[in-house]
Amino acid sequence: MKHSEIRQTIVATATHLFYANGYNKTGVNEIIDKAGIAKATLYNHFPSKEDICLAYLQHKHAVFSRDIKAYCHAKPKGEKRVLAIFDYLHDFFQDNDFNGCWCIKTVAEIPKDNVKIKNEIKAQKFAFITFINSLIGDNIGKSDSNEAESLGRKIYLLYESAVAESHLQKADWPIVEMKHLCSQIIE
Amino acid sequence: MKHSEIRQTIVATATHLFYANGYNKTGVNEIIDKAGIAKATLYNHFPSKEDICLAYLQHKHAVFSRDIKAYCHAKPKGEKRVLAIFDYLHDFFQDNDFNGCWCIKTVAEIPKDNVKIKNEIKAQKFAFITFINSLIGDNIGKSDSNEAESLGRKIYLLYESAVAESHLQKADWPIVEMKHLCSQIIE
DNA sequence: CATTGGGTAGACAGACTTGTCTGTTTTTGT
DNA sequence: ACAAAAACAGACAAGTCTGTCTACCCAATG
Repeated sequence: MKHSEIRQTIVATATHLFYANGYNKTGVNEIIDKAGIAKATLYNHFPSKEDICLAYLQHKHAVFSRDIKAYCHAKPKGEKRVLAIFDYLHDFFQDNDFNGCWCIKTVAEIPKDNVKIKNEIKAQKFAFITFINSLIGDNIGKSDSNEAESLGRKIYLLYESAVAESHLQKADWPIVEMKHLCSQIIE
Repeated sequence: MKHSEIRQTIVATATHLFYANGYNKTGVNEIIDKAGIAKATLYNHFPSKEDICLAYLQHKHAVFSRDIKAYCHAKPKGEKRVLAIFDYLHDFFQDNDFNGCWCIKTVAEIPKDNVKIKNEIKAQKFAFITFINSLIGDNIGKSDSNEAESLGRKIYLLYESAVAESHLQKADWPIVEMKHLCSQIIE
């Protein structure tokens, strides 16, 4: 296997295991077994397990970012394009892989003083809020920029709630309710 | 120390440690050290660490339930009494002990097949939704019961989002935004 | 007064963890 | 084709964890 392919394999394997079973419950031995590589190879690509965690978070975010943007862009311009984030979530929820928000999950597992991981997560959330703000700017007429920013924060919070609670409750009503509420506040 | 006092000490110590540092990061050795008891004593009161976790969740819920009910009841009847749940959260947020939702944190740490813990958490969330529904019933005139139930679910979701995100962002704007949105939907 | 239940301290088993290191083999670039 | 880089398997170190067990002690109770 090529050098770059191995890195990709490690990240893909670790991503699947971390997201499905948790960071602490997944040992490096399990990662190398499932990835079919030697332990020295893993530590040749990543200095520590923590760095694999970082790569996992970045990978998750990259895929999510790309997919939700494409999904929204395929919808008709206007309110529908904003509400599409909940439709995307609904599809994601029906995936067998759905396991809630990887950021929340990871924060719950790492020590409180791990700034490296926490900064990555903060950056991801900030990027998502920025994306929502761009959706609002492009699709909803809001003259007041303060009001638009507040709306962006609200929609972000509705979305996060829908993710966490649909996972916790193992039901889609949180997504349905939050999409409905979102449609009310953007009209 | 009396038998019941020891149990109380164990639960109080474990509650503090689990909530502050996480379930997996807290070992039974740390619990017995901080509680000032012997290991055999701990295992004389609880068959396993998992059972301590259960007692921790129940203790957290009991205190939260009692306090938020008292807090809301002290407010004037009407919309204010419903919105008070966000004021309560704002006070809780300013506590040094605030560390987000213990249910979400715990779910992220236990194995997926642990139904004992998951059932406790489901029961807690159901009890909280029931409490919100009673707040709505007593303080907001809603003739349509379907509409009232949907409102209850929405307010629950807003609250959960405010808890999780104020913790993640280490800021109170999620609480402010969600209270504001709540006031909009109950008018 | 003796028995006994339940406290103490802490050794121990056994199974995990991350990360290092040795030595061999395969792949890669020039 | 040859040299160097990087893959492989897996032993090993040093530490973590939960849960059990022994041995001792004290206080309450029949």
